[in-house]
Amino acid sequence: MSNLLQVHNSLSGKKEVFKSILPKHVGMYVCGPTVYSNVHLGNCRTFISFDLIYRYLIHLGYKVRYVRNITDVGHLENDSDEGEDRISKRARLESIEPMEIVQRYTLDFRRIMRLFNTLSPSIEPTASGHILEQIELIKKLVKNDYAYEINGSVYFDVKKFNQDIPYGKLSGRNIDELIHNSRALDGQNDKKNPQDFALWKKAEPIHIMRWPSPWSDGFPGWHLECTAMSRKYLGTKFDIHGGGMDLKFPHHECEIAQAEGIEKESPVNYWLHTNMLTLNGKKMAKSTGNNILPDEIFDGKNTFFKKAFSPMVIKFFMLQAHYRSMVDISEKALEASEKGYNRLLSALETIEKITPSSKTTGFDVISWKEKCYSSMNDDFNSPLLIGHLFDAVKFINSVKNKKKSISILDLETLKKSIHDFIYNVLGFRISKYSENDTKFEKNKEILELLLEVRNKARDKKDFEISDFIRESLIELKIELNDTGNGTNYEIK
RNA sequence: GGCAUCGUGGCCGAGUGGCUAGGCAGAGCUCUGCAAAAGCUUGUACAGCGGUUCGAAUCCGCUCGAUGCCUCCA
Repeated sequence: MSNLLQVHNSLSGKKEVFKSILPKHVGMYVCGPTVYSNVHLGNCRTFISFDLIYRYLIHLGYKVRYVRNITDVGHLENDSDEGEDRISKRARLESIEPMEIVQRYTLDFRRIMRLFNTLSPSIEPTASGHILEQIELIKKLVKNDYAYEINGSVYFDVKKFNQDIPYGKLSGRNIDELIHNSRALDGQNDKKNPQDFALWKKAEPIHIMRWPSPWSDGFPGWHLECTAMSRKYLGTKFDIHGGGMDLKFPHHECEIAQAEGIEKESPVNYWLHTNMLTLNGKKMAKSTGNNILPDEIFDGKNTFFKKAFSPMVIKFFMLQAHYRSMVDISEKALEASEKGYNRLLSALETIEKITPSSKTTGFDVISWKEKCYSSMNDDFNSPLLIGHLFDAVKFINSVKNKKKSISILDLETLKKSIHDFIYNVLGFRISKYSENDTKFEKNKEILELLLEVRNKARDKKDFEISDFIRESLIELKIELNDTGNGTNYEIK
């Protein structure tokens, strides 16, 4: 059982054995960001989580087509007719082209994702590049009588749809409750029912972004883009659809309705939802000021934490929790992660220096490796995997201290596996510095010279000099460790 | 009000019907000129109250609390 990959499917609320539609191929769609401002750290968590999933699927040998969209149109500030497109609004306020806003924040988003060492998706389509496809979908929905036009706008008829196909499967809501609990105010829009959602909106004169359509000059509704782009690149039925928990309703529910309104069949086999990252126990939101940008953490210029934390430490912190658990970020927790992360990576350097010393190994490498895979196979349980990695760290250090030994064969297996998990699966960056950097090489030689001088002083018991060198190097963030066979240094 | 998720030792965070996480912090020891690193040893926690069971932190019910969604949100 543990050898099979299991994923938690939000549709069933259960863990299910993962079986791709095509053998060894996976189609995965993840809702990307709306690029009207900088991504905050909460956004990043979702994409880091799906990067883990993407990486692990690749590691298992799947050929994955990973589609993550860029929402550059259609995302309204609210659902009433006064609702304005977020990007249009920003462009209007700054008196620049909407596509300048889009470009600025798309580039910023990609920059941040690179800092977190996430892999680029296979396709990163934009909503504005798929207007025609969206119009075609609306035509089909109108034809199937699940959509209606009023005053140049087209809405999805949830009530009508629900008569044929149940609405609310994903979020566990039923339509009567939605009607009763809807907070929509009367007379605010043209919709037949408050739970109906826009497929096409007629552009008000204030709107800059607009496209011609059979109904009006306007723009598509937010939920439609994901249906259009996932169908185009992954087909009408694909394996995985992911996104943040907060998109479950209404966004993903609407996507299901749109697809089923055309195909009469569920579009996705596995729905995966990542949980929220909270700050001070609350969800990050720009409106309340309770949010933090990645850059503000990396440079330490923020009001929440006293010190800066590197992208890899933040990533390690996130991966120490399961993707479906809520995580609250705090300075104390980040400091613990920072130390743990450094210890993990130090072991990676240590393992390179280990020499196999005997034919037997004081550690069951094979069953350790199996445990690592079982963890990841159990719905991508990265915290459990990290726990196992620390077992290996302990063992590696014992070998270094000559308390335990390792055979040649086991050393090779251990090296290979630990590299696979840390670099390929968890996606931590290889090194803080580039080994083949000539400047670094020179500095290294000078540093080694300095260590030689210090050790000469130590031999003469001139601890004043040796301590001075050590203290000075600490200020340069280079830490020395004297061991039985020489002095090691670590660049912090 | 409705829907959903969750409540684990000083902090973070896995797990799950009987065996066990892991990280950080703390304590002791080994090593060491000192320090650091590393190693070893050390913690019996699962919101509360009932119930099911030979046995529950794990299943069921209730209570309390937290968070998310129900407008836009990763």
